Amino acid sequence: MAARRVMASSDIIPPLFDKSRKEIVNSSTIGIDFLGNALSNDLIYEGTRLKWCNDLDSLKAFVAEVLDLNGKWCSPGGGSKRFTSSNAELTLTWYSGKQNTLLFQGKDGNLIRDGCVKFCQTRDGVMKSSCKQVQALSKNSELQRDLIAPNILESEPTSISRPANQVDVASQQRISKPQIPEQSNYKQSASPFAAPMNNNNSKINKNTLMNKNNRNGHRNNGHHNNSGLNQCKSQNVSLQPFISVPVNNGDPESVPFYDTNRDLQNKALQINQIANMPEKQPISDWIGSLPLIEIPIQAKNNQHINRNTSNKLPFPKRHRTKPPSYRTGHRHQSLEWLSHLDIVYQLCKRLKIAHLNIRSLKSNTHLTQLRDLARRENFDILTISETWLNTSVSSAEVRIDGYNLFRLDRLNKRGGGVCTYVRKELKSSVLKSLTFISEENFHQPWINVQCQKFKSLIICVAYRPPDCPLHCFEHTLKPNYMEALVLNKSIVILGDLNCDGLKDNCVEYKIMDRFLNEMNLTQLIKSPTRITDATQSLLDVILVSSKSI
DNA sequence: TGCGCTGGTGGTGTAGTTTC
DNA sequence: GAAACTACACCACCAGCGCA
Repeated sequence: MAARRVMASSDIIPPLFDKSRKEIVNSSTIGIDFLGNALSNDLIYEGTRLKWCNDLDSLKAFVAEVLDLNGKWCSPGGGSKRFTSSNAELTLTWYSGKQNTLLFQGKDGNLIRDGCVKFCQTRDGVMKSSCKQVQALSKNSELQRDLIAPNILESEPTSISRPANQVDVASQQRISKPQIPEQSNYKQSASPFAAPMNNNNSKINKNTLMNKNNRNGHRNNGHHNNSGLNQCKSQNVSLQPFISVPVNNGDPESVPFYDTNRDLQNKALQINQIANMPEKQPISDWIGSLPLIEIPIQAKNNQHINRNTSNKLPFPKRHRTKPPSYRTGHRHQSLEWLSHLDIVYQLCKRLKIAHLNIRSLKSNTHLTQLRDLARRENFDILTISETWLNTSVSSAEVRIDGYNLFRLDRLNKRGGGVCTYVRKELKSSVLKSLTFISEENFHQPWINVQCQKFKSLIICVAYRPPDCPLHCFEHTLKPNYMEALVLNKSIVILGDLNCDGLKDNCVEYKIMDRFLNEMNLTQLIKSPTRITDATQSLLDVILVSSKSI
């Protein structure tokens, strides 16, 4: 693995948000700075349209290198490619084909578009001017032998490693310098947007080579074809610049509690923290390391469901020709299908609480049905395990109107994750000192729920992955439970412990049972939570500290 | 522990629809 | 009519789960 350079603040702070850079964007000198980058020669301003006249790889390189934007590329279809920036309010759409139209949208998109237009106009003006002057100069026989005029003046925008107007510095110095005095700026910085580059533009070479390799290699699909993202990774640019905070898994107190309402106030601090991360620290320790996010839910209409992606079908449309078999024995069924099996709930004397192993909240179908379920059953608290959420999914996307959401995402690998929906009328807060994911991936967010009418209680959503060692009961859950007991409140632990409560002779059951007895916890669920033709199991549990609950 | 199965994810291209 | 946009089918990869 290549050594990673020390993170610098320039990696984190989006250039477009920087005031000084905005001024540069607005200045007319932008084009001159761009001239240093041969990639930008593919950018054309024709009529009222910006166009990109090369392939997608070069456009990606342009966006990453010249515009210095981080983000995600997707292919919405119709030959179009869309880039959504993560460090600017920008969406870029490229319609490849006859027109090669390049569409900038968003606040920063308009700004960048203006800059690109100015660049094109400036570049074309300079090139015209250069043409005339060199034509005149070329009449001078003394100079003719030193010139490689065609390379300069009709510069095919194909030279990646060498700027179009610096084809041969030694031989062209006499000509290019007087005509383009700003050219010297390029030697210091290729672009006002771009990360610092060395003099021979090696960064561009590296990316170009990588892109070529992509083209020549076998077809990249899915996770391997996001070259924009890969480029970011390869260049050690933070993918989640605003939400990355170092995490100390060993110390629960150090788990950051994150309130997105205070994002802006905390950004500078976080940026400094990231910038100071030691070079050798594993990337997983700091990229997107925000295990806990609290979002005050704002009631808005659900805009994440496609207009044609209604919930009429019991399974995602994409599979309608090959629907997921509602075969028995598998846990991937829709919520409707499993609503009578997978949902374990206890109608307490005061609060209606439910737990659900959802196996992906990313699925629109699951999410829609979960919302329907919450609305229909009117739960006060709804706990979810196996959300499979990560930092790519915002809390707003998985909100349920009327509920506050507390989520604890697994970050070091896919899957896992738990979250809790608490009715807004209930005052709820996270017990930060108890909430964390252990090294063995045992999840346990602890939430205090209070209500004037109801007796307050503590909710814990426990999720033990199948590969999580059984000693986590003793080493991970027990200490936190003991600490929660000190608060002298009723405690409810809901979740998927992956211990079959029906197999009282297996070791998992014995260990869990011993833990329950020792902690004086009562398991309320007695009937199987998953039933197939061949098997029955009781994996989802509700444990209470007091039988009076 | 390894294998097979499965759904999620995100890529591609095609075709249809809407907008200007 | 072209551009812009959307929906869809198909494909490959990945990770989790069940099972032998």
